[in-house]
Amino acid sequence: MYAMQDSASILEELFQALGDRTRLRLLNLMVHGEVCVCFFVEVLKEPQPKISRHLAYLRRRGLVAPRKDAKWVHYRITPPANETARRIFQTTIAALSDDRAMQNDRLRLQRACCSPRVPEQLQRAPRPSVTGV
Amino acid sequence: MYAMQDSASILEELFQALGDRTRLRLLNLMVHGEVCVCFFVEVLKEPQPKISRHLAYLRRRGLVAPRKDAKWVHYRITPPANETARRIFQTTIAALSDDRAMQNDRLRLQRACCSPRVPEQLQRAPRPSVTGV
DNA sequence: TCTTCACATTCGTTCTTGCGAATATGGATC
DNA sequence: GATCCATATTCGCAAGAACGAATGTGAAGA
Repeated sequence: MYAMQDSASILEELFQALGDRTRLRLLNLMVHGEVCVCFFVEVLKEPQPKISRHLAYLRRRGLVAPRKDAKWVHYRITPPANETARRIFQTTIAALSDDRAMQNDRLRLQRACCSPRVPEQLQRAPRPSVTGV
Repeated sequence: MYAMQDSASILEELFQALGDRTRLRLLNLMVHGEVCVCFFVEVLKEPQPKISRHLAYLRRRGLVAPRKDAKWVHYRITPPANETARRIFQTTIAALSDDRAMQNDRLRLQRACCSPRVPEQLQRAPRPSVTGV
């Protein structure tokens, strides 16, 4: 992590981070701005520790950043500093728009926030922002 | 491998393939055209089965293709069919040009083929071609 | 046909990754 | 301060990836 300078290592690390479906799904949900952890859990229908671990993975590699808000934590995308890595990262995020399953995830996020029938345990959860990226 | 349609899975698989230094080094050596396996072994100074296994990995994912030539096998890059995957793949290959260690690898490949003092066990090995990519 | 050479594959082990289950942390509320 | 809630972390395990060593394969040459 510290002695990482050469672009090959930067790319290798990026690819390892992106080579996991759960992490791609998480990034996909943040494409329009920051999202509260509780929505990830709700939308992806995965156990909370699993979500949290994958977010920690992305966070350690600098691809996302948290913002604490009382009891909640919002995550947002923070593209890599390296130019090539950033290009690849952005291309990837953009490409997920075309994927059916990813569209479905984003739709469910929208419903979880904005539908008239928000799931009970999310009634008081903070909504995703639409600023950013 | 067979039931792989959606672009997210295609990308996930690509990232897994590229998230390994040895495989990046192999691809880097093929940037100017096909290369004989014996040169990979000589240039990367890695055990032959290791080289062969990583080539098999790339081959199974369709990123390289072999051409048999008597006792020798030449590998060349075969970019992904999916448009986004191909863009990312090409961007990656191109970016390796800037990396010191990768430049060094390519230089050693050049020397192994073309220097007046070719290593003894490569005296009769077929030279890399410069066609392709 | 026997050997040699280039490459591929198999085997058993080690290292890593991802997981569910349980537990810790820390802010908010009573 | 006791409790609740959202999130993070730890633990032990299971699946997978990468490895070295040994072996298999198939073409070329003696």
